[in-house]
Amino acid sequence: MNKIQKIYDILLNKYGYQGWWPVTPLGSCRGDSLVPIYGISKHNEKQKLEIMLGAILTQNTSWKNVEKSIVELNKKGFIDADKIIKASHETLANAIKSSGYFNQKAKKLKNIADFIKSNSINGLEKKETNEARKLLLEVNGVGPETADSILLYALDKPIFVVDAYTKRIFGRLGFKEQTYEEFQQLFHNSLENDAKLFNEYHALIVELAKKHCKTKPICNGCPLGNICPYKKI
DNA sequence: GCCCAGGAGCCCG
DNA sequence: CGGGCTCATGGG
Repeated sequence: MNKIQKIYDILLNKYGYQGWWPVTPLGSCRGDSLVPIYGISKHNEKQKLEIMLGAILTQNTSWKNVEKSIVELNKKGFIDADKIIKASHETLANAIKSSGYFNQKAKKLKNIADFIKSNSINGLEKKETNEARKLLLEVNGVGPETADSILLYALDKPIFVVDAYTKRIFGRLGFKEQTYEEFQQLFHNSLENDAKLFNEYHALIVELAKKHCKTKPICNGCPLGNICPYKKI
Protein backbone atom coordinates (compact mmCIF):
# COMPACT_ATOMS: atom_id res chain seq x y z
CA MET A 1 0.00 0.00 0.00
CA ASN A 2 1.36 3.45 -0.86
CA LYS A 3 1.97 6.16 1.67
CA ILE A 4 -0.82 8.47 0.55
CA GLN A 5 -3.34 5.67 0.92
CA LYS A 6 -1.88 4.68 4.27
CA ILE A 7 -2.19 8.22 5.63
CA TYR A 8 -5.82 8.27 4.56
CA ASP A 9 -6.49 5.06 6.44
CA ILE A 10 -4.87 6.43 9.59
CA LEU A 11 -6.86 9.68 9.46
CA LEU A 12 -10.15 7.94 8.69
CA ASN A 13 -9.58 5.50 11.51
CA LYS A 14 -8.84 8.37 13.88
CA TYR A 15 -11.50 10.92 12.90
CA GLY A 16 -14.16 8.97 11.00
CA TYR A 17 -16.28 10.21 8.10
CA GLN A 18 -16.62 13.97 8.04
CA GLY A 19 -19.71 14.36 5.87
CA TRP A 20 -18.52 17.30 3.78
CA TRP A 21 -19.54 19.78 2.37
CA PRO A 22 -21.77 21.30 5.11
CA VAL A 23 -25.04 22.59 3.63
CA THR A 24 -28.22 24.15 4.93
CA PRO A 25 -30.85 21.41 5.40
CA LEU A 26 -33.84 21.22 3.09
CA GLY A 27 -37.01 22.98 4.15
CA SER A 28 -35.42 25.33 6.64
CA CYS A 29 -37.00 28.68 5.98
CA ARG A 30 -37.59 30.60 9.17
CA GLY A 31 -34.61 31.46 11.31
CA ASP A 32 -34.00 28.00 12.69
CA SER A 33 -31.85 25.33 11.06
CA LEU A 34 -30.38 27.86 8.65
CA VAL A 35 -26.88 26.89 9.65
CA PRO A 36 -25.07 24.59 7.22
CA ILE A 37 -24.59 21.15 8.78
CA TYR A 38 -22.46 18.12 8.02
CA GLY A 39 -24.02 14.87 6.87
CA ILE A 40 -24.45 12.62 3.92
CA SER A 41 -27.18 13.64 1.52
CA LYS A 42 -27.92 14.14 -2.15
CA HIS A 43 -28.01 17.83 -2.87
CA ASN A 44 -30.71 19.63 -4.78
CA GLU A 45 -29.96 22.54 -7.13
CA LYS A 46 -30.23 25.16 -4.42
CA GLN A 47 -27.85 23.29 -2.16
CA LYS A 48 -25.39 22.88 -5.00
CA LEU A 49 -25.51 26.61 -5.55
CA GLU A 50 -24.98 27.18 -1.83
CA ILE A 51 -21.86 25.03 -1.99
CA MET A 52 -20.56 27.01 -4.96
CA LEU A 53 -21.13 30.31 -3.17
CA GLY A 54 -19.57 28.93 0.01
CA ALA A 55 -16.51 27.81 -1.92
CA ILE A 56 -15.91 31.43 -2.89
CA LEU A 57 -16.74 32.86 0.52
CA THR A 58 -14.30 30.57 2.31
CA GLN A 59 -11.30 31.73 0.32
CA ASN A 60 -8.61 32.44 2.90
CA THR A 61 -11.35 32.69 5.53
CA SER A 62 -12.42 30.55 8.47
CA TRP A 63 -15.56 28.52 7.93
CA LYS A 64 -17.22 30.00 11.04
CA ASN A 65 -17.22 33.43 9.44
CA VAL A 66 -18.56 31.97 6.21
CA GLU A 67 -21.36 30.20 8.05
CA LYS A 68 -22.78 33.49 9.24
CA SER A 69 -22.77 34.81 5.70
CA ILE A 70 -24.54 31.72 4.39
CA VAL A 71 -27.24 32.14 7.02
CA GLU A 72 -27.68 35.74 5.88
CA LEU A 73 -27.80 34.75 2.22
CA ASN A 74 -30.49 32.17 3.02
CA LYS A 75 -32.54 34.63 5.06
CA LYS A 76 -32.47 37.18 2.26
CA GLY A 77 -33.24 34.69 -0.48
CA PHE A 78 -29.82 35.06 -2.12
CA ILE A 79 -29.17 31.38 -2.72
CA ASP A 80 -30.55 32.15 -6.14
CA ALA A 81 -28.57 33.21 -9.20
CA ASP A 82 -31.23 35.66 -10.44
CA LYS A 83 -31.49 37.40 -7.06
CA ILE A 84 -27.72 37.72 -6.83
CA ILE A 85 -27.58 39.27 -10.27
CA LYS A 86 -30.35 41.75 -9.46
CA ALA A 87 -29.03 42.72 -6.02
CA SER A 88 -27.02 45.91 -5.64
CA HIS A 89 -23.36 45.57 -4.80
CA GLU A 90 -23.97 47.17 -1.40
CA THR A 91 -26.81 44.83 -0.46
CA LEU A 92 -24.84 41.76 -1.41
CA ALA A 93 -21.60 42.94 0.19
CA ASN A 94 -23.46 43.72 3.40
CA ALA A 95 -24.96 40.23 3.54
CA ILE A 96 -21.54 38.58 3.35
CA LYS A 97 -19.69 41.05 5.54
CA SER A 98 -18.65 38.45 8.11
CA SER A 99 -16.64 36.54 5.49
CA GLY A 100 -14.26 39.42 4.96
CA TYR A 101 -13.07 40.69 1.56
CA PHE A 102 -16.73 41.51 1.03
CA ASN A 103 -16.20 43.93 -1.83
CA GLN A 104 -14.17 41.43 -3.82
CA LYS A 105 -16.38 38.52 -2.88
CA ALA A 106 -19.62 40.33 -3.76
CA LYS A 107 -18.25 40.73 -7.30
CA LYS A 108 -17.16 37.11 -7.37
CA LEU A 109 -20.63 35.94 -6.34
CA LYS A 110 -22.12 37.96 -9.16
CA ASN A 111 -19.59 36.48 -11.57
CA ILE A 112 -20.46 32.93 -10.59
CA ALA A 113 -24.18 33.78 -10.75
CA ASP A 114 -23.71 35.07 -14.30
CA PHE A 115 -21.79 31.95 -15.13
CA ILE A 116 -24.60 29.72 -13.86
CA LYS A 117 -27.17 31.65 -15.84
CA SER A 118 -25.31 30.91 -19.06
CA ASN A 119 -24.21 27.36 -18.28
CA SER A 120 -26.77 25.83 -15.89
CA ILE A 121 -25.57 23.74 -12.96
CA ASN A 122 -27.15 20.79 -14.68
CA GLY A 123 -25.37 21.56 -17.94
CA LEU A 124 -22.08 21.87 -16.10
CA GLU A 125 -22.68 18.55 -14.38
CA LYS A 126 -23.03 16.75 -17.69
CA LYS A 127 -19.67 17.91 -19.00
CA GLU A 128 -16.41 16.04 -18.62
CA THR A 129 -14.57 16.95 -15.42
CA ASN A 130 -11.73 18.73 -17.18
CA GLU A 131 -14.04 20.63 -19.50
CA ALA A 132 -16.15 21.82 -16.57
CA ARG A 133 -12.98 22.76 -14.70
CA LYS A 134 -11.70 24.78 -17.61
CA LEU A 135 -14.97 26.73 -17.80
CA LEU A 136 -15.01 27.41 -14.05
CA LEU A 137 -11.45 28.73 -14.15
CA GLU A 138 -12.52 31.32 -16.71
CA VAL A 139 -14.71 32.96 -14.06
CA ASN A 140 -12.91 35.85 -12.40
CA GLY A 141 -12.62 34.93 -8.73
CA VAL A 142 -12.52 31.18 -9.27
CA GLY A 143 -9.02 29.73 -8.95
CA PRO A 144 -7.85 26.11 -8.82
CA GLU A 145 -8.99 25.30 -5.30
CA THR A 146 -12.38 26.94 -5.65
CA ALA A 147 -12.98 25.26 -9.01
CA ASP A 148 -12.04 21.86 -7.64
CA SER A 149 -14.13 22.34 -4.50
CA ILE A 150 -17.13 23.11 -6.71
CA LEU A 151 -16.43 20.13 -8.96
CA LEU A 152 -15.98 17.71 -6.07
CA TYR A 153 -18.46 18.90 -3.48
CA ALA A 154 -21.24 20.45 -5.56
CA LEU A 155 -21.02 18.38 -8.74
CA ASP A 156 -19.65 15.12 -7.32
CA LYS A 157 -16.79 14.95 -9.83
CA PRO A 158 -13.73 12.89 -8.87
CA ILE A 159 -11.06 15.55 -8.49
CA PHE A 160 -8.76 16.13 -5.51
CA VAL A 161 -8.91 19.49 -3.74
CA VAL A 162 -5.55 20.87 -2.67
CA ASP A 163 -5.42 23.67 -0.13
CA ALA A 164 -2.91 25.39 2.11
CA TYR A 165 -3.42 22.64 4.71
CA THR A 166 -2.58 19.93 2.19
CA LYS A 167 0.64 21.65 1.22
CA ARG A 168 1.59 22.27 4.84
CA ILE A 169 0.85 18.76 6.11
CA PHE A 170 2.42 16.84 3.25
CA GLY A 171 5.34 19.23 3.10
CA ARG A 172 6.05 18.47 6.76
CA LEU A 173 5.63 14.77 6.02
CA GLY A 174 8.49 15.10 3.56
CA PHE A 175 6.79 15.20 0.18
CA LYS A 176 8.65 17.36 -2.31
CA GLU A 177 5.75 18.61 -4.41
CA GLN A 178 5.40 22.39 -4.59
CA THR A 179 2.71 23.64 -6.91
CA TYR A 180 -1.03 23.06 -6.81
CA GLU A 181 -0.88 20.78 -9.86
CA GLU A 182 2.04 18.76 -8.48
CA PHE A 183 0.16 18.03 -5.27
CA GLN A 184 -3.01 17.19 -7.13
CA GLN A 185 -1.11 14.75 -9.35
CA LEU A 186 0.39 13.12 -6.26
CA PHE A 187 -3.07 12.27 -4.97
CA HIS A 188 -4.50 11.34 -8.35
CA ASN A 189 -1.58 8.98 -8.99
CA SER A 190 -1.78 7.38 -5.55
CA LEU A 191 -5.51 6.88 -5.09
CA GLU A 192 -8.45 5.29 -6.81
CA ASN A 193 -10.36 7.75 -8.96
CA ASP A 194 -13.27 8.02 -6.55
CA ALA A 195 -15.16 11.19 -5.65
CA LYS A 196 -16.24 9.80 -2.30
CA LEU A 197 -12.63 9.01 -1.38
CA PHE A 198 -11.38 12.44 -2.49
CA ASN A 199 -14.23 14.04 -0.57
CA GLU A 200 -13.37 12.35 2.71
CA TYR A 201 -9.62 12.70 2.33
CA HIS A 202 -9.70 16.45 1.88
CA ALA A 203 -12.09 16.81 4.82
CA LEU A 204 -9.80 14.70 6.99
CA ILE A 205 -6.84 16.86 6.01
CA VAL A 206 -8.71 19.93 7.20
CA GLU A 207 -9.57 18.18 10.45
CA LEU A 208 -5.94 17.23 11.09
CA ALA A 209 -4.78 20.75 10.28
CA LYS A 210 -7.25 22.25 12.74
CA LYS A 211 -6.44 19.81 15.52
CA HIS A 212 -2.68 19.42 15.13
CA CYS A 213 -0.95 20.63 11.98
CA LYS A 214 -1.50 24.33 12.54
CA THR A 215 0.91 27.07 11.55
CA LYS A 216 2.39 26.42 14.96
CA PRO A 217 1.97 22.66 15.07
CA ILE A 218 0.75 20.72 18.08
CA CYS A 219 2.63 17.50 17.46
CA ASN A 220 1.63 15.99 20.78
CA GLY A 221 -1.06 13.44 20.06
CA CYS A 222 -0.89 13.81 16.28
CA PRO A 223 -2.16 10.61 14.58
CA LEU A 224 0.70 10.91 12.07
CA GLY A 225 3.33 11.32 14.77
CA ASN A 226 4.90 7.95 14.03
CA ILE A 227 5.49 8.61 10.34
CA CYS A 228 6.18 12.36 10.37
CA PRO A 229 9.81 13.52 10.31
CA TYR A 230 8.81 17.05 11.25
CA LYS A 231 9.53 17.89 14.84
CA LYS A 232 8.55 20.96 16.75
CA ILE A 233 9.06 21.25 20.47
C1' DG B 1 -2.11 44.74 19.64
C1' DC B 2 -0.67 40.63 16.66
C1' DC B 3 -1.52 36.41 14.06
C1' DC B 4 -4.24 33.47 11.43
C1' DA B 5 -8.07 31.58 8.65
C1' DG B 6 -10.68 25.59 3.88
C1' DG B 7 -7.26 32.01 -2.12
C1' DA B 8 -7.19 34.70 -6.14
C1' DG B 9 -5.86 38.57 -9.10
C1' DC B 10 -2.63 41.68 -10.45
C1' DC B 11 1.76 43.63 -11.17
C1' DC B 12 6.46 43.40 -11.60
C1' DG B 13 11.26 41.73 -12.54
C1' DC C 1 7.20 31.37 -13.99
C1' DG C 2 7.88 33.05 -9.13
C1' DG C 3 7.33 36.43 -5.46
C1' DG C 4 5.09 40.26 -3.14
C1' DC C 5 1.02 43.02 -2.38
C1' DT C 6 -3.99 43.69 -1.60
C1' DC C 7 -8.32 42.45 0.05
C1' DA C 8 -11.19 42.46 5.62
C1' DT C 9 -13.86 40.17 9.34
C1' DG C 10 -13.77 37.64 13.72
C1' DG C 11 -11.63 34.54 17.08
C1' DG C 12 -7.55 33.14 19.81
